[in-house]
Amino acid sequence: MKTTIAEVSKHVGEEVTIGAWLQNKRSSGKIAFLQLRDGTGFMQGVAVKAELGDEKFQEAKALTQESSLYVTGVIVEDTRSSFGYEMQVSGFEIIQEAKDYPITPKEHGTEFLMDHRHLWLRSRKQHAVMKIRNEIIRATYEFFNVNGYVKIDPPILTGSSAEGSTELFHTKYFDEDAYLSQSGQLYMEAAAMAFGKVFSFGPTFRAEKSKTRRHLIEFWMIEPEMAFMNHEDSLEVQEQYVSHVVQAVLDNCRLDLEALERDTSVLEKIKAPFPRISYDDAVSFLKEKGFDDIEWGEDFGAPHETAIAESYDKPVFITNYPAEIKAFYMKPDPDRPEVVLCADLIAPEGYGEIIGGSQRIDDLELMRQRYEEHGLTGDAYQWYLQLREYGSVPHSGFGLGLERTVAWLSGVEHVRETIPFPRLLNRLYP
RNA sequence: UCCACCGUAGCUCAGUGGUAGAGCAAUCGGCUGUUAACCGAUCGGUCGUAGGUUCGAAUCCUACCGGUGGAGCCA
Repeated sequence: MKTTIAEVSKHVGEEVTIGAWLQNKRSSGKIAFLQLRDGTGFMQGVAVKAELGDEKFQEAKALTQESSLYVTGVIVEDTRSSFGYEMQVSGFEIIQEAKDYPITPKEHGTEFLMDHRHLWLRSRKQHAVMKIRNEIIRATYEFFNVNGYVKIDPPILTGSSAEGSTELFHTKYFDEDAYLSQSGQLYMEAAAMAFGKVFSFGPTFRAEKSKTRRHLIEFWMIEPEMAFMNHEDSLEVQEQYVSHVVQAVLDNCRLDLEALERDTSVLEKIKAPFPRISYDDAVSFLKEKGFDDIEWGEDFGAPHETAIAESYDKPVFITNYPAEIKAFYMKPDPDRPEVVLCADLIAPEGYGEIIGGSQRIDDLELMRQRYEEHGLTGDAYQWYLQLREYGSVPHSGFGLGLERTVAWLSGVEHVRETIPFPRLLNRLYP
């Protein structure tokens, strides 16, 4: 019967057929080890000359890397691999013979691997990272569905920008100008006024010439928005959400974390509540640490964030930044209007900011004023201002960067490995 | 955009003024428990491009192109 590698534990002692690719092989005069992968998993097949016969054994020894096969054999338990099972091959049929597969078993450089991303995705570690990405997405839907959120899809083509700061991708929309979305937030605020608690999951685009391990031109964000929730309520949602996702990955991606040699003991500690440090205290902390390149009122750079995060073994919220350096829609602290009710969540181990969130301004006049201070005039924002006109309520929301979260949980160095086909400063291919 | 470093065989790299090298891959052979298997042999080159210095340049100089890491900006 036909099955998959993910299902073989249900077929111990039975003869099954699996459609697979040959990832690698090792052979001697009378035995050959076939490293098989079928998309659902990775397993070894053992081909013995005495059982296959001379002719078929010679054919097995001549199999090339990434040839596609139907392999038949009996599944046996095998304690020598972490997978726990292997197949005693009784026969196989070649579907297609692959010649000169470019990604050989030895090491390769970044440029070569990125040029062959469509093939690189087949390798064990890349497969593991994508499975972890998938689990984070699954656990995200689970968390928000269980907690009564409605999934809402904001548009990708927009006539205006959410924050007015970052560089947008420009395109034509018939006779008008349009931009690719850099955030769905403003639309999610509208959705929260209609559905209470909502979340979005979709791609965002930023035409910035960023060239670091934490930046992609096209990346995916999860953006929840909650009516009747203040900043503190939002922080609790954030820490519970992140804890839920981490636990789901630990529970459901054991083999993938193992393949990536991820130290899971540091992930086991990620449980709510998370520590909080105010912007004020963070500036003092950095000065004590010897940073002389930061003054109150300036934004933190990557080295500052890392220095702060290093003091904790959980993600840390940096709260209440100066209003000057944050987006126009963030609500000022009533007791201290020079700072806003916001927080960035900084992941441990130098993975940087994974969440940015805030309570939003709900007062029409203040919003209008902020709006003009930022020079954001025009019709495009009229609908956004109108949300404050008809039953405005306190509300908060945040955005989590999926790829940075995948990088953190997987333990990979660079976000380009956390998305199937990364769009980078100099890369639109494959 | 700025700073630093790198472009040599299909891949990863060594060679720093005097005959172009290794490992892996590929091809052939050997090996019954391999884990990037191992052992022997064979095959493999416009040294990123253009100009310059020199008796002689992969090697030194200039420009350009491409890449890697970092900064700023951000998730």
